[in-house]
Amino acid sequence: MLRISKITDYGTLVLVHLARCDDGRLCPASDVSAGTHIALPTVQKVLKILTRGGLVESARGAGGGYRLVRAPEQISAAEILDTLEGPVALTECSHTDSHCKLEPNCQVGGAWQKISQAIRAAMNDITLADLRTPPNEFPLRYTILHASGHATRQSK
Amino acid sequence: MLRISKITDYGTLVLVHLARCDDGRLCPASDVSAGTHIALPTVQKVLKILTRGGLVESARGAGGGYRLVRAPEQISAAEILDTLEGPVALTECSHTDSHCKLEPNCQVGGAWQKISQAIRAAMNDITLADLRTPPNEFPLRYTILHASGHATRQSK
DNA sequence: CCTAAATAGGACAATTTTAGTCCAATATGC
DNA sequence: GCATATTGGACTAAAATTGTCCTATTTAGG
Repeated sequence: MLRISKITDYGTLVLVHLARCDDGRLCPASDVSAGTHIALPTVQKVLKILTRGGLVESARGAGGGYRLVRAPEQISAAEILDTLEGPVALTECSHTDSHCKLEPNCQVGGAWQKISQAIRAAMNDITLADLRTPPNEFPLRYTILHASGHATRQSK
Repeated sequence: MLRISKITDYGTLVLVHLARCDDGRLCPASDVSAGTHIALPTVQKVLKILTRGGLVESARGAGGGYRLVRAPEQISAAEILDTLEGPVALTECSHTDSHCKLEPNCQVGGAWQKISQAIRAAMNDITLADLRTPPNEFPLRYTILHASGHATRQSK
């Protein structure tokens, strides 16, 4: 549930790479591709999005490349997701009032908001610096967003 | 970002309806459809999923219908999402090791886990009883999962 | 036993979203 | 001028989502 798109997944890898090889130097997309093993066209796409989103800055032409605009400690997971996934609403009725017009008694919307805020609060506390934490610190292998008590069946 | 599917959205409306008209009585799908203004075939689909997921119980035949298996206070948002969205991983490398095999230095996986746990913790604290809370309690109109500081541009 | 009321299970097509690549334009350094 | 890079957007193929429908099964009641 609540899965993120591949672009977002790639984006974090790219950001982590920039955070590592960043001494204030510019890092061309080809470098990022080599470092992350993500295909170059995809890296280019991701970097464009990150640049437009204001998380990295770019320099064109020979010797150009990309660089983080801020220290990794000052880039939150919330920002990263906002930039890469876009400001998509959690529920449908947030931007179209479609069936909620038919159901004025819909008392659910407010609660989704509650959930949203809780999620956002959690993501504001995590920074890009945390994202490059060695995996050893997190023993579990799967990132499945699933309660421990339920039967965990892989999709597909 | 992190949007939920329509099925999940419908599902919560259906569950809230069941929570309301539930005196231990069985509620046929047609009733739920009428009460929520969601098309009957869709309601049927949702109820089937909820039944298989163990959140509601059903009785077939004339006089049959659906009923919550537990009190609304004892059904968490996490369970609801698990049932309706399915146990989908937050990141791709959680169930296929595709590009993570190419990148043993991928130090991101652990952090997604951290985020996942934070999100899950937030959703464990919210129950179906909270979901039917009157909207007045939550003044904001939009459920956009988006930080306050950024430019909020509607998708599409 | 027969009929009407219901759920169970799954098939299905249409729509939408996502993924990944590629191309033409622009900018920069040497 | 030329090689190096980013910029912006177009584009197609694949995948997921949506919503509906059909058939089988079950149950209550006369």
